[in-house]
Amino acid sequence: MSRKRKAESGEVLKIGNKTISLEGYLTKKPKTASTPSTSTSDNNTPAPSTENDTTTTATDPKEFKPSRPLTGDPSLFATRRALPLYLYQDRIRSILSKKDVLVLVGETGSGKSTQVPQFLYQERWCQRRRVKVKTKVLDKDGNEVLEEGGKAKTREETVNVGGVIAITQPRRVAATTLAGRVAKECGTPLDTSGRGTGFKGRGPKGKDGKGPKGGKEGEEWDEEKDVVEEMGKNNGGDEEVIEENGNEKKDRKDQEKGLVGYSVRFDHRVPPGTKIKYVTEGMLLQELLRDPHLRQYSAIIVDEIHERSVDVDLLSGFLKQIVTGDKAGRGGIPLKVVVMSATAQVERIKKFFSSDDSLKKGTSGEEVEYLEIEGRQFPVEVIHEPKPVPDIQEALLKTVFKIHTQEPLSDKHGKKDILCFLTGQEEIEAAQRLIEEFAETLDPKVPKVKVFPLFGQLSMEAQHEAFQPIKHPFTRKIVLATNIAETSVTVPGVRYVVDCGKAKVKQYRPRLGMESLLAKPISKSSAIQRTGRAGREGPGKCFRLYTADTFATLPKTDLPEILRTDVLGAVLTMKARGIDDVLSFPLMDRPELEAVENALVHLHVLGALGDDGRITDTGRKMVLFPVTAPYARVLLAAADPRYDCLLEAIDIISCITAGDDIFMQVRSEEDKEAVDVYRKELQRREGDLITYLNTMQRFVSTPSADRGTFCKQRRINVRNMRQALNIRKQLRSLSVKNKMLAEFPAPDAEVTYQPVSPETAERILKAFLKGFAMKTAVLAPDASYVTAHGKHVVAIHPSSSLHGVKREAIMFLEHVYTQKNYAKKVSAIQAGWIAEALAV
DNA sequence: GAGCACTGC
Repeated sequence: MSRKRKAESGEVLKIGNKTISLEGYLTKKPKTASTPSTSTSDNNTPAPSTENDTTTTATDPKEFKPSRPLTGDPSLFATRRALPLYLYQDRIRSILSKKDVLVLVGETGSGKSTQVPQFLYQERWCQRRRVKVKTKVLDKDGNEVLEEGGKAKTREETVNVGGVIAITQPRRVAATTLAGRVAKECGTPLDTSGRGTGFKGRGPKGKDGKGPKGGKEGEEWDEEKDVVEEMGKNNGGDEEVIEENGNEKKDRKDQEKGLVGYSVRFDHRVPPGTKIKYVTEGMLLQELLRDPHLRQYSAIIVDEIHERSVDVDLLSGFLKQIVTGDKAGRGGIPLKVVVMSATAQVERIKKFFSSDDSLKKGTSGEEVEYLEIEGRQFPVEVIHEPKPVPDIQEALLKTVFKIHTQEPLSDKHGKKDILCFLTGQEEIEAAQRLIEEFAETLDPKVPKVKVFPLFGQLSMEAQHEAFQPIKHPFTRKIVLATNIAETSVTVPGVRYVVDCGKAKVKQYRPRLGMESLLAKPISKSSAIQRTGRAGREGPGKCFRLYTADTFATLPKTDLPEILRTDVLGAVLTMKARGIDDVLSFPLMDRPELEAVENALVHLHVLGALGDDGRITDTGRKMVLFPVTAPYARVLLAAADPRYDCLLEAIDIISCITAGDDIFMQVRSEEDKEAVDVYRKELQRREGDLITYLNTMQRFVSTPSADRGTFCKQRRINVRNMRQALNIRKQLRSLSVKNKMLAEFPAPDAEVTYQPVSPETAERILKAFLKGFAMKTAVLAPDASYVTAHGKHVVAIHPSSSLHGVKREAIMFLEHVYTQKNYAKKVSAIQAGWIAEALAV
């Protein structure tokens, strides 16, 4: 509003205080389809093959006998047969009948995530068997009971091993939607009203996978339906033993009962007879805690391993131990592992899963089979900038309008929309303004443009808009997205990609004990992934706003998450699963020694590890809660009679761990004023934690019918609030189960709202200090806050209710370096409390 | 005065 921007006539464009030369761009003749002279073909992009080209693969599938007929829903046979993977089904079966590990590389669209488990579940090795195993006798605290000689006492048991295939996914939506699709292909749909699944209260996300994230705004609040209790009761169980000669009759029986299931947090559908189970990586890690040998499974398929989450790295370590170990815990029955990746950089993975992965010996990979399958990707022409661009916004504007004026709006494959990858919200909003204002200056004969921002903090509706086909004729859609469009969501209709070559990445700095969030150059593999987004529906073009030389200097792959984050959680995960020497645990990438040492010290401070470095009772209790170690420590402290504030701590932790901030940021000034009137009522002088508590308590004491309005007035993210309620209920259940709470609290309707007293607030903050004593700062004479640990200056983040306020000392739960060294989720404390919290 | 993206019996 304040600044009037307009396009000048001629070859120069003035927008705000920016002057952009348009020389060489935006030629008035849209039809000259000459490729820009700067165009280079990118040799590093995987040679995209056309639709029906199945002959140029590394291994010729023709040398094998014809594939077996497909089973399941015949109406889907044609689609499945057309998948590149179809020709490989016998080959995959044959490999796994001999070897235990298969590494499978398949581009997007090869069908690996849906087909591989269907190829395998009827194999002989995939049947459940009864075996005798020796198990260590444990006392009630989970410690080994020793015999007189000092050896661990064992006893013989008969157990079931195998029968189920698990497929891990990094994200919930992927697990649930894949399960739905495979169930349909198998003819045993998942959504049969949950009959026979044994679960009470199916969540509202029953038909998951709609939209980028579950939940939707304005839905009615019904507390009971939000939560699935008593999860995991029906996990394939021991209700049936399939003997060795499983025959067709039995297969039919399985189908009637449900062949496919999934298990993700808050949502489990594992019908009896499930043989194919889609799970999140975190869920399988959690199962490992109960069952270190994964006895329920004949095979684990690790999908999307190239994403290299911390969870998948840990999981790979445990799987390697099972595969290369003595298998005594499984009665000698091997566990088959199929590792699936979308990129061909798998040397490391192959070596890792061999029993000897030392790089010195050249023998690695012998036990590990490797198969590469081409995807179904249309060709994408890659165009680099001839020389480095000084201003990314300017380059983006020029490129977008070059595409828009020179390329057709659609072709026989459909719409030809533009997807731009930018680093963050700020950049996206600036680009949107530029594009929209410039579009107004275009000749009326040129098609219109409609710009859609797409980033995680946007409301569901706004995100949804970017996925809808554009209604107006003669208009091109331009989506300006963050990394969210690289892996998490797929925007349909995209045939042009504009890639700025950067992304914001979080990186943990062990020396500073804090993380940074800064824009950095992406990796080659990430650039290729972005390029691929242009070729999903037809041949496309990718414009990189950097030079071919710059591309050549990019790192091959992204730094795996385990090298970028605090390994506190990873170390506790290992310790809780019996890994005493975490430094020798097999990992594809090993964090710096300093990072591991810091984590060990931190865990010791939290009381999770004893002086001998072994996990303590406190540590074992902590891992039972699906929150990070410091939060788990807070829960234990809050349950201590000294602090006695468990329910309050749960309310706060639920709000904080529900995803992004439940308080959405308000964009316009007018909205902000209106929202602040309501938000002020929630705010407390003690700071953000007590404000969250107050918000949760006000929220749950609001009648269901009014909760939508409550959220709207305060700009509370409904999706995150719903998630917070789920977490709250889960944490309450676990507290009861772990005897930290005598009984499940009364329903919220029976509790009247009462503001937290200052005394209670003090107890709550002291309980939080038990987990966060290291994250405190004291007001210095120069009015800055200086951290107690490390003596760094921190500023209170503007999103905090204590922003601009000076108090004696603060505790903060998050610590991020962006523009400045920022403290987030801040509370006012007394300096004396810090030492008190560190004392036992 | 500012916010890449995921995720957990």
